[in-house]
Amino acid sequence: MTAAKTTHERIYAMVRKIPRGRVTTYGTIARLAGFGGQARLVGYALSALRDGTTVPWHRVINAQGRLSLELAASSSGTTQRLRLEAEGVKVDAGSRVSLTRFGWRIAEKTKPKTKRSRAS
DNA sequence: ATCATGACTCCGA
DNA sequence: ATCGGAGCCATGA
Repeated sequence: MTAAKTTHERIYAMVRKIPRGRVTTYGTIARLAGFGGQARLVGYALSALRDGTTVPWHRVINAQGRLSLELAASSSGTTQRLRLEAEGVKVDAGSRVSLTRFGWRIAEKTKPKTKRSRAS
């Protein structure tokens, strides 16, 4: 709450556009929303969601094709896996999903418009 | 107002 | 494939 509604709305709108039976990554959502790769905002916005939300947050996974929520050992993680399977998305035993098959609008590779400084 | 953490991601070793 | 470090913004104390 008291959050930048525009930011959350942008993310929610993008997540709602994900077709049923398809998944996408946080980075992709952020990129399509115009955040340029700020995946953390997407995850944070989804975490702010409450029960009864109409946003298909379960269709959003990390770039590794894994359910971050499940990895986080969250009770909701199981819900996400069940929801995905219910839509036809096959989830691996290691909480892994084939982005190549179920990925929606997934960016294949980095598209840096600006070089990001890196350590080492 | 500041500090620390987080449903993330990328690159180098 | 695995580990670690740096960057972004929002939330909570």
